[in-house]
Amino acid sequence: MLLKVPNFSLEKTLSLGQTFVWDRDGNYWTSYVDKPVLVSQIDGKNLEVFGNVTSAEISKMLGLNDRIDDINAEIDKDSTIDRAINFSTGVRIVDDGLWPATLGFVLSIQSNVPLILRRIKAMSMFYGDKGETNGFRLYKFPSYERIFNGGEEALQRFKLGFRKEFVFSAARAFVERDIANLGKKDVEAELLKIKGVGEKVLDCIRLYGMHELSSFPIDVWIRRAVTREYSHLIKGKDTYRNMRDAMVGYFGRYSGYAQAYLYNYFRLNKIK
DNA sequence: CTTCAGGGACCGG
DNA sequence: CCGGTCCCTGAA
Repeated sequence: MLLKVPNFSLEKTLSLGQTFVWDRDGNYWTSYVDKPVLVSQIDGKNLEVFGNVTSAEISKMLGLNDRIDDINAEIDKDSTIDRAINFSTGVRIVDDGLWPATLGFVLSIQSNVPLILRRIKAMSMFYGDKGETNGFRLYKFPSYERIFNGGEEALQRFKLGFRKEFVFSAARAFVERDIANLGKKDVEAELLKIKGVGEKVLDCIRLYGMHELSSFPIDVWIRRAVTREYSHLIKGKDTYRNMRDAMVGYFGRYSGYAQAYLYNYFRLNKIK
């Protein structure tokens, strides 16, 4: 399948550090959550999609349905975000799905991106089914059923440290409370009951696992960006909630894109 | 070798 | 609300 997607960069989108379900393999990117998928953008324009996946499914995964020009116009409120927007041309907010985002961001606590991806890969190879598409061998994203049924002690081998009980708590919650099939409001309340899911991780799950584009999670890079450029907007102390509410109030319903652009811009340029 | 930060959260006070 | 603590890894 060939998809025409103007103003889109597969490379920028998937190497941003926002996704935990895509893995690079040469000029290709692979993913196996429900089914094996393989994509590439060799000519820098058209998107080649392999595997038993519909265009609707791949578009959802990669955020291709977002009206990016309208979004960029709406959040382009000052020179800082304007630079970040232009620097990040082609980026989309992915939708990894509820469980992958939950596992990924619980594993992200006090960790860097390569380390998180390595942990997930190790877990995929241990728990996941093998898949294949166009000659590429894939391991399925570790399911909460497998993790829960394997028991907490089995997680020891991954050296997750204090995150071990967080991961098991998350898997248990998805199994026992069927979080994947709840309504939106109930989902957030249930997610917060998981050990290892606080406000920041929840905001990440909302943005990258539920495609709630108004979400504005604040990690260390975003905190530095906000402190440098937007401190005048914050009322009161620099608490997580004060900063986030100020930024969402400022950027509005597409704050998540502003967050992704600022993260990309400050992190890649190492602006501290 | 030691020190410290990395897409924070939890617990006790 | 606040400060200390938690596990592991890799860079400095």
